[in-house]
Amino acid sequence: MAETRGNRRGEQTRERLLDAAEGLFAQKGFYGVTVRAIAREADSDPALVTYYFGGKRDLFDAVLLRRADKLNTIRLEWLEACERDAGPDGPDVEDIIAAFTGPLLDRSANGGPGWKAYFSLIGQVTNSPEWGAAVMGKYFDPIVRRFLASMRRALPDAPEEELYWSYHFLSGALVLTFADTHRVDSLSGGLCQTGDLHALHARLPEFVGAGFRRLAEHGVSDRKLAKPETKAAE
Amino acid sequence: MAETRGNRRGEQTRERLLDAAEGLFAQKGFYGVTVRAIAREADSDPALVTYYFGGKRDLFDAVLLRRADKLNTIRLEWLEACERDAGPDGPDVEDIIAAFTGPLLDRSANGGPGWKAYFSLIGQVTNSPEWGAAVMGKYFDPIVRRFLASMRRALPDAPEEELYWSYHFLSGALVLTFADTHRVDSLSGGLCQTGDLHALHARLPEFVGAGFRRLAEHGVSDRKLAKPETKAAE
DNA sequence: GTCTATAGCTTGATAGAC
DNA sequence: GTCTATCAAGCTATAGAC
Repeated sequence: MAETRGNRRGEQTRERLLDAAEGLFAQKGFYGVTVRAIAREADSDPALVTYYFGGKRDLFDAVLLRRADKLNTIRLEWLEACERDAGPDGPDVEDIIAAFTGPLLDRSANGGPGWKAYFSLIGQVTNSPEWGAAVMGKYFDPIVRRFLASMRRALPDAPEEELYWSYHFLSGALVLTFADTHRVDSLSGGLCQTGDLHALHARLPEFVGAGFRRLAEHGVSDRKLAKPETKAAE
Repeated sequence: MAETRGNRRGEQTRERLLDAAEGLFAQKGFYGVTVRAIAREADSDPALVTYYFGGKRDLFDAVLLRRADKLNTIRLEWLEACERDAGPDGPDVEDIIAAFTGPLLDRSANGGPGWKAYFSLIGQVTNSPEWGAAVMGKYFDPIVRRFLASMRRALPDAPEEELYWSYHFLSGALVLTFADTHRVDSLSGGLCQTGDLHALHARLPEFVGAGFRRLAEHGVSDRKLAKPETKAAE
């Protein structure tokens, strides 16, 4: 990442603004944070947001973009390593999932507060009707398609539809993990902790892998959406 | 819900404000919506937000609270019906999950735009560090504990820890579904659609049920969080 | 119950000195 | 590159007429 970008001091300021924005957006979302608050947190000035990025919205995009490339590079490496190291039958379902989610959990656990905040932000953006599809699609569609291709080889009899729905569930489980809301902490009385990424890395591929296999093999249930006995309140 | 609340006209205005707030908060979050916008959408007046609710934040709480009680009543009914209708061994894992998620998917699919927006809002609040644990815990902890108790009976050998983690994954998959971001639509080229709650009801209990069983029976994998070959970028 | 008017701030953005 | 000063617009909340 050694592209010469003009002045040294300016580059540092730019990065400080990105760091501050990342942390604050992760806490309160796009509208919950002011340019002034970001500048204050970065020991900088509101006018410099315009200078470096153009405006608040552009800063938001820059925050999302900054780590997306690195991330996709690493994820591709993991997926390729996973396939290279597998036997002639290819990697199994759980290994592919671990290769897809591992780099994220690893960075979130060991990458420092910036990465942690970044993933928390991703967790919120993913669940937002306003940004969700557009932002996530823009940055992460290629790696998701790569993941699904691997999965298609591991589960050759799975209907296409089931792979997409399974990915949907995987995605939800993953991003709630990132959001790091500590809900499971209080629910379990401290037995489980949202921030324990090692515990999650040991469980998420197994849990989700079992789901993928079930939908791929047994197909869909015939559960109907109707109340068991419709005499509810209202 | 026939409790006499003063004037008829006033009650209608109050409800219109709640409806408008529900829809707008679901789209852009708490900070992304102004009291003026809510009043305009409700064909009402900003001052009436203060009059009826006290302030913007109180209106937000009122929106979340309004449907929470009804919801918990119905969910409890489904869970009890599910246990009543089961054989002597009790209901199986998938039925319990369907009883837990069914009322939500049913309302989201058939309850009209208000319920749809409500669940979208829940999807965002759940993934927000600012509101997540506090709000969800306040309104939904009891029903979640009830659900976990049923699950404990269906999976008597499951370690406590695994039940909580499994619930965490279930919760993530469920709320991403509600958020209704249409991500899976574009990813699958239209083959799957976020809004197709029937498709989801037929799959989510199977997918998640397989995960619960896997963690309960086989326990945890020994996957370590470490890059397969650490020569990534940076 | 409703709405007008407005107080008192804060917002994102920018012009221009340094 | 940085920062001060400032703008117009928009914000929540409220007092008080109807």
